[in-house]
Amino acid sequence: MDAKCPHSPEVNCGDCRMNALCLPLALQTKEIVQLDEIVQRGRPLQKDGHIYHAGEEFKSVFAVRSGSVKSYTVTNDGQEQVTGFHLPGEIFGMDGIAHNHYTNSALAMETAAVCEIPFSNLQELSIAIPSLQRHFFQLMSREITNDQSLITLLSKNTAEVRVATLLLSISNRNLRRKLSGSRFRLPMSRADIGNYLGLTVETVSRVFGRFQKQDLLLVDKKEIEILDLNKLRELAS
Amino acid sequence: MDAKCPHSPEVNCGDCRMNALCLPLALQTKEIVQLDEIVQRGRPLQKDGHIYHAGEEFKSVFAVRSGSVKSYTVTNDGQEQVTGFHLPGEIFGMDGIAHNHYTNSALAMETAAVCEIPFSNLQELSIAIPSLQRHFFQLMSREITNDQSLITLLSKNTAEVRVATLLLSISNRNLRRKLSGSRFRLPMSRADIGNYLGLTVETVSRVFGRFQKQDLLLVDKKEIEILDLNKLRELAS
DNA sequence: CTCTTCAGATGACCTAGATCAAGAACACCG
DNA sequence: CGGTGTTCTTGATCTAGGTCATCTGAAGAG
Repeated sequence: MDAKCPHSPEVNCGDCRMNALCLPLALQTKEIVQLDEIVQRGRPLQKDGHIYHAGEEFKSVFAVRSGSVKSYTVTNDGQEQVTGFHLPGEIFGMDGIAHNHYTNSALAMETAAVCEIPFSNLQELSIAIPSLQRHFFQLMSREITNDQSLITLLSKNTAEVRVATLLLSISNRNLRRKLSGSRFRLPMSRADIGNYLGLTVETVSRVFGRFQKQDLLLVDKKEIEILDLNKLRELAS
Repeated sequence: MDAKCPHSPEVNCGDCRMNALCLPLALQTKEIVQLDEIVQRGRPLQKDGHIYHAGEEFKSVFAVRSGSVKSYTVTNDGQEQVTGFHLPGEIFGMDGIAHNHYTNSALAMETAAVCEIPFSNLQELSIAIPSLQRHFFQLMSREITNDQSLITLLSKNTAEVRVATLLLSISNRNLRRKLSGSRFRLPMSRADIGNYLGLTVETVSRVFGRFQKQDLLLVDKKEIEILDLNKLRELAS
């Protein structure tokens, strides 16, 4: 596999396109080398390939290098609950720290590559590099605040606001990666969107329909074009 | 104020009744003394007194010593969203780490006392005491998994399941504190419960009513007695 | 002790989104 | 190619819980 392939394992943290968003964010060049030594770059995952399953022993946190990943749990009555979507440069797996076992499962929503960061090494390195400790605390705290905004979204807002908010979130995360914030491909199915937002597939579909009729969006299967970003922002308020 | 008063500031971590649940959990006696040196014990707060406001600079995390505390945000359209209830021995304020400002406000739901732990000191001490670092990572991770179960609760469950789950959560947290898991006083109003669970006051009230009719509960204003713990667990499934 | 206020309960109605049912548009595959 | 699951869309109904309106009772103020 050519080193230019986005899923190639042959890129270290120092050269990775994501290093301005990912763990190396707060580090000096010399420190990035240290981090690089503990990071394990796995081979690319196929669509629907699992990174870990709920209940497995917690060993590592992960960073998305390419593609996209979803986290989900299975409720005691057997239904799936999607708890997050992870795009390149984002860290996931931190839910496992609490009980030494992952509480979520994680799988690739399309061909994807992830970096594995063994947590015990990360903890040691965090003692040697205080800014890494700080950064990791911040990452976990951000996860908390994100989850709390989702709680607010779910408990107070209509289907339209929920969908608009998700679209804006993806748009913003694309912008952080220097990609288009107005034209992009949704990596997840309608069912995943509905599950994540506490809605049925049918409702998601209808909301997309209504947004198109209002000339807010152009939807072609998973390809999205946001036609009126301001109005969409206003709607999500 | 007498040292036996539950809100008294004159108890150090080593003697505090909560030290088996709280930050000292993972520490040796000698290390508890070090922790004790950075902990600031404030004077008791009145009902509705704020510990911090959303937007203020993040300086410290807090532990509840006595009484109870709620966290909430105000949405951009001005309504309150309760994001958590904190009972003695529990840590709150970790949402502020991400952006160096608190995203929630925190206030005492009744007369309460809290311990303030300046975060910069805690970070330094975490480098000297790796088990403290580990424990704090775990606390943050637990917050993440708790928020995620609330997300699941809100997006997949009926009003009855939500209320039952909250009652069980409070019951369990009381048990951890060696208090009764079947008879207790709710520290929060019906409005707070509804807000937290994404329901209206009326619905909460009706659910309490139905639970009483089914002989699951005995409700007298804020005093709760759980009559059939098993059936309640089953309901919350 | 009376007046006011505010938390809670209860009843009558109404709507957003679930559920059910049916088609349409793909993608995958022999 | 045609066949066979999927995923997505669209329409017709149903319902849990929201809204609104009223009542009760306890707490606090003077």
